[in-house]
Amino acid sequence: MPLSEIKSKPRWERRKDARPQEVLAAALDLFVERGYAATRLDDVAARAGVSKGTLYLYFENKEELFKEVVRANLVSALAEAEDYVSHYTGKSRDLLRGFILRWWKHVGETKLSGISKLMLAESGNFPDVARFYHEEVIQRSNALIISLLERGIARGEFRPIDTVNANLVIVAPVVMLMMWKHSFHSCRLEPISAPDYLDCFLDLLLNGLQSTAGFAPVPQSLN
Amino acid sequence: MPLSEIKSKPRWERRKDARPQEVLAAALDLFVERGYAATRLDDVAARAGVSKGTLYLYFENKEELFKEVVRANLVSALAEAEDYVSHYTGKSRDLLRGFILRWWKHVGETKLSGISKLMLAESGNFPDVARFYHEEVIQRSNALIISLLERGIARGEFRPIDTVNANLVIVAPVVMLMMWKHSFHSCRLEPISAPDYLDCFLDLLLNGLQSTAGFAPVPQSLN
DNA sequence: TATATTGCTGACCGACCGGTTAGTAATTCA
DNA sequence: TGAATTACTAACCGGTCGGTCAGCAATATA
Repeated sequence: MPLSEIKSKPRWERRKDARPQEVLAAALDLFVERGYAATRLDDVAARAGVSKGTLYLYFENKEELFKEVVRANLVSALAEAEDYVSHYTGKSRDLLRGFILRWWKHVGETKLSGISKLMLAESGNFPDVARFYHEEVIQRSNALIISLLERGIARGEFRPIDTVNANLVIVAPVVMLMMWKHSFHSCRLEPISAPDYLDCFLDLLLNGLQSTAGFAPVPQSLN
Repeated sequence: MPLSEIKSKPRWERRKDARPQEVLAAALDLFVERGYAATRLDDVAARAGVSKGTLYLYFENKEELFKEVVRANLVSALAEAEDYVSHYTGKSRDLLRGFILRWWKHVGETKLSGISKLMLAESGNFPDVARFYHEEVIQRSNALIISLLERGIARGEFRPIDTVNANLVIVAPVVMLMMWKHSFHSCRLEPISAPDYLDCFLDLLLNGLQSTAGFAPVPQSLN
């Protein structure tokens, strides 16, 4: 036994309860930093302060580890958002603005935005993970936003529009902002200002949605 | 010499002139299908009908091959778009609509959308490629759209807005549509209808941009 | 302190992939 | 036709990474 161990810390400790959380935290960091395929389990283990073998005591394989990261973070955040919308009582335009700003605050400006980016980026190469994410996150959030738009239309606050496509159009600038946050960071001289960007977006959007414009509607055909 | 070769085709031919184009075409296909990192040069070679070694006779390495794919496709398309905008003489709203529909037709609904998706997805892991793409494609297209918006504002056709952020907000739904085309294709039951989506987007956007709304402007602050 | 239990390690495996190169065969030219 | 040229092939190399497992050392138990 080396001298250094006699009175100092042992080379490792048994910490069965703490390991999974620490591994999940390390995995979240690295998945966000590098993406799914490019994240090496050796690195996850090192960041969590364990050896690679230990990962396999707590998680079946890379894919299951990733799913747990999603469940522990995004799925729970989505549940809160559903709660927020269903209990809102004010004007629909304020609900929409509040929803988007909350979304940015809770996901966009945290590490979680990296998971959204990752899935959009790599879902094609990992169909099983894609299916899981699509069912657990995307479909639920789409349904939530569509219901929000329908509320606005039903109350006469929004113009009657194609809610399914409007959902996608509305989501796009927020998702893109999350993507940009994780792309070209080595090139962009001045990073995008999220508040200014969202300000500009909400201005255009709410102006475009309002049902009370005292102006002939813009022709909607593609020609 | 095997009997089969005596009077039939030789096992391979020398086709120095045709190879680069064929390799570029195969590389475009596979980069779009699988992304940059996940594309194997063995597969590119096989699809081009050559062996891997041949790739290295015409291209320095994987990165240079990719850059050539971008130059031969996206950069040339961008030059045409610049030409279209600078020679347009009609109303700005028609120019903006025409620009976006053209963009979708020439890039969005072709394989090229896959390259845009790829760069957004993987730029973080390949900073050299990212820098190249940012300079050759992104900066140029941003400048083009900003000039288009400034034209509309200068002529009193668009509300005066923050053109730098508006550029990003406007680009986002189109880029997202390109991304979706290449993500979750194994999950989505009914694929997004690009015409309907763009219809909905242009309706919201042009309604939001118009300078002639006979209605008090929506407050633009975040509070 | 002796023994049993088990959380954890780290060396290892096999498949994969970008890039290299010795050698071969298609073509050209004398 | 034979020699010279070169486009091309295919085997190979070194490094990487997800996943495995025999064994060890930290703790529990008595």
